Amino acid sequence: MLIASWNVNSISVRLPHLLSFLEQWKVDHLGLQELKCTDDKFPYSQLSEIGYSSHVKGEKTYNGVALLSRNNSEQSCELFADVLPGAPDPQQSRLIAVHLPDCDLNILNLYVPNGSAVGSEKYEYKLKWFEALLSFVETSYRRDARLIIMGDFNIAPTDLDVHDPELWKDQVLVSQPERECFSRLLDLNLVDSFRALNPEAGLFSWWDYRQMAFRRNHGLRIDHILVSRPLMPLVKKVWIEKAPRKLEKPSDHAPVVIELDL
DNA sequence: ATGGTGGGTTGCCCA
Repeated sequence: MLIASWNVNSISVRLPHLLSFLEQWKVDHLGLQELKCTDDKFPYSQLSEIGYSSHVKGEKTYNGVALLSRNNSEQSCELFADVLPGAPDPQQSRLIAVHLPDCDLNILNLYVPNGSAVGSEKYEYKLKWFEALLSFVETSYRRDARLIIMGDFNIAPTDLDVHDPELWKDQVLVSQPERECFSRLLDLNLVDSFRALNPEAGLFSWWDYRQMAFRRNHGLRIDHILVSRPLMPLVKKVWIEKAPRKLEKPSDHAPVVIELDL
């Protein structure tokens, strides 16, 4: 089974890239972030034509998340949640969760607030939002559940995930309070699957559009696929698929993909 | 040196 997470930065602009990614990899489940569209503008029919059904939580202009599932897997995929209880502004579409009863798998797809700048109002919002996430995960899932939490976390967990740690020191996406949030989530019996299998430096999932950051590999690893410990023995491979980032008019994020024996 | 690029909506906000 292949599962992936991708911040597409506008699904309408990125639809051609999304369709070719799905045709190439035929992932079973794909979490999308930053749709930047309302539910009624979501491309249900184009995705259905290539065999995907979608659970969507859209929003006008900002945010927006979806979970796509391949139809021929013959597995049902039930919506579990699309609002984060206790979030500072529940109007913002940043979470969608499904349950797959046939393989007893839970998937939670997130778009964590960016935070703008350390000390800003948006930064405080991000930390509060993450507190609500921690409570939601703790109360919604047993510690021994088969759980995958993936998405754009807007947090680079360690300096290994930063192209220039000196330049980024104490900046947003990298600051200690944000990293503590991330590590408290891991404390709920979760593993950063990509890092567990890929210990080397220089591996990133996001590169700024500016100053040829991608060509120079000036990136951060802020998109993650966390798996609960019971799933770790089933993880075969985790990688960042850089090819879509090299296309014309790319998203600034690359997809992260996990292969599981499921 | 406080820039720059891209997306969405609108005369600016957000990443």
